Amino acid sequence: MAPHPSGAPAVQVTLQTEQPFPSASDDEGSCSASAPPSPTQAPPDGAEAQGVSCQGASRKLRARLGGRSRPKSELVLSRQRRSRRKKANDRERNRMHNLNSALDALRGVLPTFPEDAKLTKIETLRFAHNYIWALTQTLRMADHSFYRLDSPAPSCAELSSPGGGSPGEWGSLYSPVSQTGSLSPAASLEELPRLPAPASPACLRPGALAFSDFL
DNA sequence: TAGGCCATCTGGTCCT
DNA sequence: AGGACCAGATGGCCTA
Repeated sequence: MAPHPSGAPAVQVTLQTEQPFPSASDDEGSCSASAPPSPTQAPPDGAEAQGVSCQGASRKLRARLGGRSRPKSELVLSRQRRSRRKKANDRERNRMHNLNSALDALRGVLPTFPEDAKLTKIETLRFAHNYIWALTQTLRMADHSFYRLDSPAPSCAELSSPGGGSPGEWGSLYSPVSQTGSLSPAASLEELPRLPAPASPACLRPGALAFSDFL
């Protein structure tokens, strides 16, 4: 899917077609106590769900309305509640879809990984965090070496080989945040995607970093 | 079958 | 009042 930087909803959800639960049609909503539509559907609220008498509910209702505005029947209010809930559900679904789209976009700019392997949400976030940190460190070291022309930066081959090169300096580049400030309090270093040794700028061309380097 | 991941619904809270 | 955001609950799907 193409990225959508504008933030506009990339996923136009077919809201009506994929209702997991039988959407309460607007013609229901009378005072009669009806069975809950689905196990997950919590009782909408108060009187309606529990089948409380309509008299008590309407009295409460009138009190809520201050007794001044035009009295609305329980039927109308029930429809309103349903309609509001349904709209809120749609918005929430859309919001989560947008969030997922952003997450997909993030996956897209992370180093390639086996096609059939998809990072989970938490893995994507942790991976991105570490990846950004690694790139930042790389840039920092590149700047550093730029002013020390007598000491050439290590070659890509040296840096990308896990065992190769001197581990000393590069080895100290693992983000401290990834250990102590990880997204999950329970996350240990072992849970996080491991970073490759930071590459020199010349190695940062697309494809230079393979996903496997992070494993 | 247990556990992980995910999508969705829902009610509460805050903001405009 | 209505929308955005959030966290909890629930059920489905998949995998070891």
